[in-house]
Amino acid sequence: MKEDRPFAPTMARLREAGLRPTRQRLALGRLLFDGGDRHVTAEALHEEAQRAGVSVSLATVYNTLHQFTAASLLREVVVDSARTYFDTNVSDHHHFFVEKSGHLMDIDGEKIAITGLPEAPEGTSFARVDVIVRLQGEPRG
Amino acid sequence: MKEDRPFAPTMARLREAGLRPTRQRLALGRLLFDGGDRHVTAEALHEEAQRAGVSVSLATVYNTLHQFTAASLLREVVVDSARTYFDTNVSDHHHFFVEKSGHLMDIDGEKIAITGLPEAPEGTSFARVDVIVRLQGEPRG
DNA sequence: ACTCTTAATTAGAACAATTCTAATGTGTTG
DNA sequence: CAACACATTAGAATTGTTCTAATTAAGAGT
Ligand SMILES: [Mn+2]
Ligand SMILES: [Mn+2]
Ligand SMILES: [Zn+2]
Ligand SMILES: [Zn+2]
Repeated sequence: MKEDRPFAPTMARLREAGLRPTRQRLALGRLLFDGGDRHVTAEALHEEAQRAGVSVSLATVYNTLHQFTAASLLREVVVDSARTYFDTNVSDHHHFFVEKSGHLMDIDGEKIAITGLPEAPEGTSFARVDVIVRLQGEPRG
Repeated sequence: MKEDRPFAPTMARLREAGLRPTRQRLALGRLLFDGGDRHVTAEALHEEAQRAGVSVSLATVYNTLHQFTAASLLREVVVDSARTYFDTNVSDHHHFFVEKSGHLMDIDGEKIAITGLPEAPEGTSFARVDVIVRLQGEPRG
């Protein structure tokens, strides 16, 4: 009955990314990556960690989210000029954004096609194309 | 040689929107709407007003931008979680965003077609679809 | 295990964008 | 030209985020 079993995958992820598997990074990594895809804010993840009994400072939550993003374990989603969302789904995809509640939902990147995009202006190239479908009302269920 | 001539269109716009044509709103309206479409931040518009010799507080710039937005004279563009952009082009369109410089460029809404969008989840409806093409590098010219 | 080095964590201060408050000023209407 | 409602303002407050500088912990070498 090894209790450290659930740490192993996160441990591996961190090692692969060249990040030391510290207590804080392991705990945050488990919260982020165990279970399905998630969209979190720093503040929300910090509260979640506290509730889970993990003592980690808000500064470390920010540091960790940015390091994970730099390591492509996360990506940022910009939908609201008031807060930054981090997304555990790093595959090519887009988003529904429920403006009222602040909830994000994935839209598979392969399901959507965008035609008629102008070429990138001279001297530039596409870094990414983001589609944000803003929703009014609240999803049932 | 009427010097108040350039104020007239903004004056009309404000009246139509049910906003009192105050000195500040007229001045900001002229800066925003005389000349082509623009994408501005509150801070940038405030500085521009100062440079133009218009004395207006930053609080009023924020108030005015929000009132203009509520009146559909402007719309907000969310591309950067650090600052809010206001857009004088309220027609249906999308954006190039030059990440390095923070510049926005319009993409005509009719040029782009998006296919394969899932239906809005039950209880919700589309408020808007935003396409943001993030550019790396800097446009020449 | 102990030590050394370097990286990570932290509390709290600092910061930047934005909003709020409450006092003053101005546009409009009668 | 009141009187009232609305607008503007300075400055304080708030929020999300980053920075600083001190402490702690991880990994490597012994
Ligand atoms: Mn917002
Ligand atoms: Mn902020
Ligand atoms: Zn996502
Ligand atoms: Zn635009």
